[in-house]
Amino acid sequence: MSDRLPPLTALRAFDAAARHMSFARAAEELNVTPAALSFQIKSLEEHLGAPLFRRLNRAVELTEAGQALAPGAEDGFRALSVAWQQARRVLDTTSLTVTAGPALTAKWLAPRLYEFARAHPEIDLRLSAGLRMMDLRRDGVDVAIRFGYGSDQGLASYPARAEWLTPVMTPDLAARYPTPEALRRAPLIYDDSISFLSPACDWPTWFRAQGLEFTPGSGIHFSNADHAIDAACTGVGVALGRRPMIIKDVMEGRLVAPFKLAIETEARFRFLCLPEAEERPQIKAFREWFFAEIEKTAHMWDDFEIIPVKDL
Amino acid sequence: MSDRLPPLTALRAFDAAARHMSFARAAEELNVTPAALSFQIKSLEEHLGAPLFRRLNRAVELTEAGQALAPGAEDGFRALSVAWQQARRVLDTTSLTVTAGPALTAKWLAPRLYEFARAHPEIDLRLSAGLRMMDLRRDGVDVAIRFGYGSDQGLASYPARAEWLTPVMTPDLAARYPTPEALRRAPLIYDDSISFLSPACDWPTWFRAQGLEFTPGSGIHFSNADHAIDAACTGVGVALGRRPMIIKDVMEGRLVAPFKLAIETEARFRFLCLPEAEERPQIKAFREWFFAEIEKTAHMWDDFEIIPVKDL
DNA sequence: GTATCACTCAAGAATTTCTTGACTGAGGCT
DNA sequence: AGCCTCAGTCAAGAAATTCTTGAGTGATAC
Repeated sequence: MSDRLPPLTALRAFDAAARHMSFARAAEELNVTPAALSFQIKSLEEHLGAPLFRRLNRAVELTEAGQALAPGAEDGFRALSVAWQQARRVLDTTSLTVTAGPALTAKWLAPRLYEFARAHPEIDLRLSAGLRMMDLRRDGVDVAIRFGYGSDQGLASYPARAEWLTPVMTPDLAARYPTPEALRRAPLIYDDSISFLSPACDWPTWFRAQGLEFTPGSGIHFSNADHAIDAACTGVGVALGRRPMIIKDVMEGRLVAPFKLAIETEARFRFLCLPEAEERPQIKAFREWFFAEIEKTAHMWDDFEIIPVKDL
Repeated sequence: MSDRLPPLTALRAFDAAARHMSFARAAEELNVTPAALSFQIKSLEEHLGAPLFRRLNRAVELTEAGQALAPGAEDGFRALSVAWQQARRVLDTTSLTVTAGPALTAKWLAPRLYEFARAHPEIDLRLSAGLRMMDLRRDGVDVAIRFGYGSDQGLASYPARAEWLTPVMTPDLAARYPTPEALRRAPLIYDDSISFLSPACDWPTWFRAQGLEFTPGSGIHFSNADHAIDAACTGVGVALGRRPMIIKDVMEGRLVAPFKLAIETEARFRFLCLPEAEERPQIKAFREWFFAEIEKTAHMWDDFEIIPVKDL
């Protein structure tokens, strides 16, 4: 009748039995004989002072106390198991889990995965795309790449340079709208995923940088930046794209960035990891590769004039 | 280097050591000698294949692997401990935890607690007021009393009769506004906690039941029903109150319900508990007392005309 | 009416876990 | 500098636990 935790082996046996609703299968799971399992359950029941299972002759059934114990026990052991795997993952120098937004994943990371795999064949890289800010310590993620102003408390944070945006479109559309003035009449694509930026970094801002008035009319809106760029690739309109999102499509000729003017926000991508994990070999390798890869294409924008939005 | 869970005793030793950041204190917590604890940690490190603590001479410090393991381990053991307490609570026939909304708790349950304690001195009743729907199985609550239309899936549900509302006020105010027509000019108190009812069960509905037009003007709004009734008690206005909320104040003369007309909603209070706990002695006792207590005062409203809102 | 299935029991074996008591090495105190 | 204390470690043996074996039980299925 103790108030503290019962013997954990017994509790574990109960968890398995409750999950399988069978002592025999639970015993199999734990690699012990049914007799041992039966004994453990019995000892747990003795600790509690009441039966946890009702023994029907061909089956077992949880008593009320058993029903109260089972879900929490399962949660608890699952938590322990996850924690143990986390610890093991730290030791694993061959795998690396990276989380990034869907757009960066689709437009920048995924196309370069092959490159990285070739440069580091020993590392097994996994991508986890999602906007939810994951808890690096609890969710088993080694690296997060996030866009924004970012406070990044408690994390090692390597900021990339400030991000800027410039109009991109198919060569066809570029021919049809050769000047910024003409562009105002083009079908415009809006990327709502960066509407949180302040000061804003949108179409009116870009035209303002050109010294042109512009009031947004109708247009196509996308909640993901990669969808906006994809739409531009199909030629339905002109998108205002961030560097990493457009680089691939520009290099491969699907899109052009004919106006050599970009507006720059203070927001940027940051490479984040746990401070104690900064020097793990696979994280260090990925970090160095990541920033080198950015530098590789930096020259492409040498002839762009970049105007900070805060000056507009 | 096994992928499955390590010996749980060792994991438990690690958890204690990580929480205290001291082997000696962890050993004390677990009632073992420091040597035993040291041995357990060492065996866990052997399982993992790497050290979990860095031994500095006067202190210990978590390694990276240790930092990865510690928070999850703590969560896990906490979950197990909570689960075990749940199981023990089921066996405890002396205590009973009831959750109800703040209004019912304040206006109906709390004033009757003494009665219940006298009728069942062996039961230790605890109230937990809050709107959040608690998970009876996980939150250690035995009984929930909730108001609404209620689907109550997976729970044993004992509905009380449909609820109705009638105007209540101090005797002073009742003298000043003797007729329903006059009441329209009285300061009215609005209880926003029942604004979710559909069809609505508010002042315009009540006046409609009287055959009177009424458009709500200004008035005092409360988000809790008990605050609305309390306000009526101070004489600042007239409230439209549900039976359980007004009964005490009406019986004790602070409020009167001079108009013998009530509007009835389909919503009602339900007494909820886990199906497997229905017959636990303290739950059964409380349930029977609860419904008997409602019946006791039913005669008070014998002369009321009750009009379902769905007929209005 | 027999076979089978799922769990139980008891005794002894195997394994884990604990204690004792001596040991180590660093920091603090005189 | 020298000594003490503190926190953790080690090794051997003791204690406790957990497991297996092999027989047993009773209800259901065929």
